Amino acid sequence: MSSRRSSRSASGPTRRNAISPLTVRRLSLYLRFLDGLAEQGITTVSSRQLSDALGLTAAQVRKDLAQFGQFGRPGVGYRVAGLMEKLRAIFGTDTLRSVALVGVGSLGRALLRYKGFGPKGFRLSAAFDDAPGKVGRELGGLLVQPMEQLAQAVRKHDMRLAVVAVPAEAAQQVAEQLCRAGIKGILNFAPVKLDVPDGVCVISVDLAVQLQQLSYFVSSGHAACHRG
Amino acid sequence: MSSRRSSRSASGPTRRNAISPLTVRRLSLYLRFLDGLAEQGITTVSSRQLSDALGLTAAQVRKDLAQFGQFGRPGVGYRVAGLMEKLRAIFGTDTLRSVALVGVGSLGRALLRYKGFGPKGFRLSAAFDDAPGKVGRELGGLLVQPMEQLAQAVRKHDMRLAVVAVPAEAAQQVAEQLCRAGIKGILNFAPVKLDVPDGVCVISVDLAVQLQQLSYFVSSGHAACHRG
DNA sequence: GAGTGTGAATTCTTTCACAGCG
DNA sequence: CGCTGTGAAAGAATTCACACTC
Repeated sequence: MSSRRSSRSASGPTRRNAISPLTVRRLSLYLRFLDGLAEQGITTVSSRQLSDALGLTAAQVRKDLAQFGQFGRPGVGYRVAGLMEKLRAIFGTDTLRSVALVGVGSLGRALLRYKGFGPKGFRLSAAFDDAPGKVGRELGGLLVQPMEQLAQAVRKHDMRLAVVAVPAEAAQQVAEQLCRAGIKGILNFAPVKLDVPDGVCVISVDLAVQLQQLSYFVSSGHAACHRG
Repeated sequence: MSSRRSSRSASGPTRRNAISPLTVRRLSLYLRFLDGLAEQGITTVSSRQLSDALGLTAAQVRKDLAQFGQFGRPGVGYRVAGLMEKLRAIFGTDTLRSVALVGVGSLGRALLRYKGFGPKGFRLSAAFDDAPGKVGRELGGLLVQPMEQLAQAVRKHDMRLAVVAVPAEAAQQVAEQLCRAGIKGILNFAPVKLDVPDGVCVISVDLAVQLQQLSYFVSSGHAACHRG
């Protein structure tokens, strides 16, 4: 019984030097900050500037960035443009990625309107919902489709990622449909743990859980905490 | 210049045995799972059941739960009701918490409609936005107020937590207003790092960053990852 | 037997500190 | 000089393994 501990990551074929999840999170933040620098026309940045801006240590920034080759130039710092390019390649967002959205309730609709995905290389390219009142409506330039058209749309847009914004009760079933359709990564907003086959990756964002954690740090006199 | 490294957490007055952030996250998930058990009328649970359900190890669950006294009974497990009570106390949500919402764009409105906060002990009790078209409107039973009424509302509802759902450009300024009004914890959805005084805690959820991380795990052949 | 609590061992992260390049 | 890259040291978090309780 029980499929537990299947997350041994099957360290199968040529796993390239895996970057740790914690590091990946920071890399995202570096990229976000570099975006800002690039807009201001700044072309070079030091580990110290990065660490100050993000609340880390300079050594940590250097360790993170050193993981994929020599990028910095001693005495100068890192080239903003080159670093951004490299980071995008690591994230696989150097080319635009189509993402499926399942669930067009209030959260789903808010995500459709969200302006922040485009600049990061993502586009919500298809929306799905099975509720009778919703199928066929047009939202944010997308026609809401029934779930049965999922597999076809995944192929058409070559989608690997999906966002789940359905109620908790429906989430596990939706996740299974997504996996069958060939989706490899799920960003899950439903407050349940999703069970998915090996090879599929899930990141869950439970809004209430975030508030709860915040509440802990505040209640228990933790002077400060920064996450994200 | 630069206020860096201010996160030294000023380990001031009687910091009780601080629980690590990673542990806090897991405690949230335990509580969420216990909610489900309680609904099903299950009164007792073992570390093994918890770990299987959440993709952890049994030892880790026991370590986490042992941090605050002896709760489990050997040969039996943990009492669901007692554990829930204890966890809620730790999170400071044994009593209902009022939360301020700033920004009633599409995300803010989605949060107002979100059903998941109530059962966790949170209530969005006041909504703020300075956009002319929004002030005075009623959304989800709340009147949208101008920011200048923030301080007063914070006092009235004894609010310590706030949700920031405004555009990136406005976020830092809003954060400062919140801190001045006495808010101690901010759940931030704007894609910027917020600088806040010592004693205020920030948790940021950047939706695009989450997608980016997911994209990394998928692109780089990571067999599985689970977060949340 | 089933299941907790916990020291000891292990593994993962972060920080330090310094050699060496531009 | 200023700043990177990196081994070595320190610090956390996780896992192991087992005594002990119901």
